[in-house]
Amino acid sequence: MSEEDKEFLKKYDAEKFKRPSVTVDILVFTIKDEKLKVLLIKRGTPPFKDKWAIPGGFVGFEEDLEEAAFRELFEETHVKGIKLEQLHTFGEPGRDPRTRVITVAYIALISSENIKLLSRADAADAGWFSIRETPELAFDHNKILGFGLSWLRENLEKTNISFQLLPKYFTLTELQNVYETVLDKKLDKRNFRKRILALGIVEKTKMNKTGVHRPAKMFMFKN
Amino acid sequence: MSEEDKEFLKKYDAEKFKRPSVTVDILVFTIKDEKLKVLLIKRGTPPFKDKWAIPGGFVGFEEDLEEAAFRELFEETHVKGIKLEQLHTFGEPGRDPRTRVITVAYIALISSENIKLLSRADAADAGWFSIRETPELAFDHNKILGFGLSWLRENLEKTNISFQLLPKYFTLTELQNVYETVLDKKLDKRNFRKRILALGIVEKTKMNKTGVHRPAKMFMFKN
DNA sequence: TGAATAGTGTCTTTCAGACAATATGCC
DNA sequence: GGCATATTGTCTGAAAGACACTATTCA
Repeated sequence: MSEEDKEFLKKYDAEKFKRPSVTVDILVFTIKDEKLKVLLIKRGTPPFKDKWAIPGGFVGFEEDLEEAAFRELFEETHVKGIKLEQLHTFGEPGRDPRTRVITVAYIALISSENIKLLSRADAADAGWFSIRETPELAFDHNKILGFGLSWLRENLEKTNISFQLLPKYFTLTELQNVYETVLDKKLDKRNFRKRILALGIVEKTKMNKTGVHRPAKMFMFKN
Repeated sequence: MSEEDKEFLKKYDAEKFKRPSVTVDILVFTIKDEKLKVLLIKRGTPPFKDKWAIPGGFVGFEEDLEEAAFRELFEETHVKGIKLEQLHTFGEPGRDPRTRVITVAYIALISSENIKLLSRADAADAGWFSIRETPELAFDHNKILGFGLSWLRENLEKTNISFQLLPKYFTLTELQNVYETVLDKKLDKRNFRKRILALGIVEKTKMNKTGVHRPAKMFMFKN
């Protein structure tokens, strides 16, 4: 950095202009009862008090965007160490009645088994909603949800996110159920297995899934 | 909106928290001299004075993100009415030495024929750079440029953006040249035409491109 | 042995890619 | 007629999709 730059920065006043606020919102999807569900929280404070909303919150002044998303996600679900994907940034003036708020939306998929939902200060309640039965949401969150759903369906096969919906070891039938649930259509068992195995993204383990009937071989995601 | 919400909003103080600044940056690509080029401006003010950068600027408090991107694009190139795609939002603390700046990056493709480059107050100079010969850029703009290039190559065939690099009427050879330039590889003429026509995104016009030799049929983008 | 789920192979269709000869207009 | 560019079809290999039967375990 030049001397001139240093001199300039000393005098720089970041407060000179009126600035928007920045938030992150996180679309958290899971599969429960063979349905694709999204995590929503009931707002405990105005604006939109008592309306359901996508979890999220303000980005700290020194906090990275993704870091903020991880923090919010952890505060809501106590889930850590999963992959987040940045979806889109929504910044239409008027989308938040308080002030100008620009929100960076993220998407997360988590297996439902190890989630403990937590309430938090400004969320009187939280819950999973089937994506066909979501209520009217606060702000422009219906739009964000629709955006996220499209993204999810388009990118399910292109990325590795589907594995986040499953435990470490899983059967191919379980993986197929994830695909069928997210895509909301039936897939042919033989073609599905052929394709997944051809992709080379899973490897067979020595474990079996013991159940009432013929045990299934368990696979794990090849890292 | 509830009475309680209205009451709340009256008392809401948006200045309570220290907030990041928000900018838009626009990657403007064109094809000139059969090369893919990106528009860069030379910074006229600190920080990074005299360094090359992607055009962009602060988002107005009441200004939509895309609107801000259009405004900046117009100020730099006097180009209007084209399609912008939101690319990604970069918000790492420290990416701007002045203060915390979160930038929403957009991508635009324009045909080089009707561009008048304009200088502006904080850009001492502006110019087109072959993407193989870009200088070291200000801020994290090299990263943004790389991100945009990957996006462009991945999405050239999935979106309609390629048509923005061409005039309204064009020959299939011209379209193929765009593809070859962006993807940086040769394509087979017969396969290319077969694929484009199968997509059904162009329609034949009655015009011919008259040149020195056999005239080519002109096409237009099917809206 | 019956119920329930796991696991497997072939044929057909479709799409991408390699490949070269003819057509047209201008000089 | 020569030159430069436009235009067109076939073959091959790979991948996706339709389709049905056998295998294994447990009750």
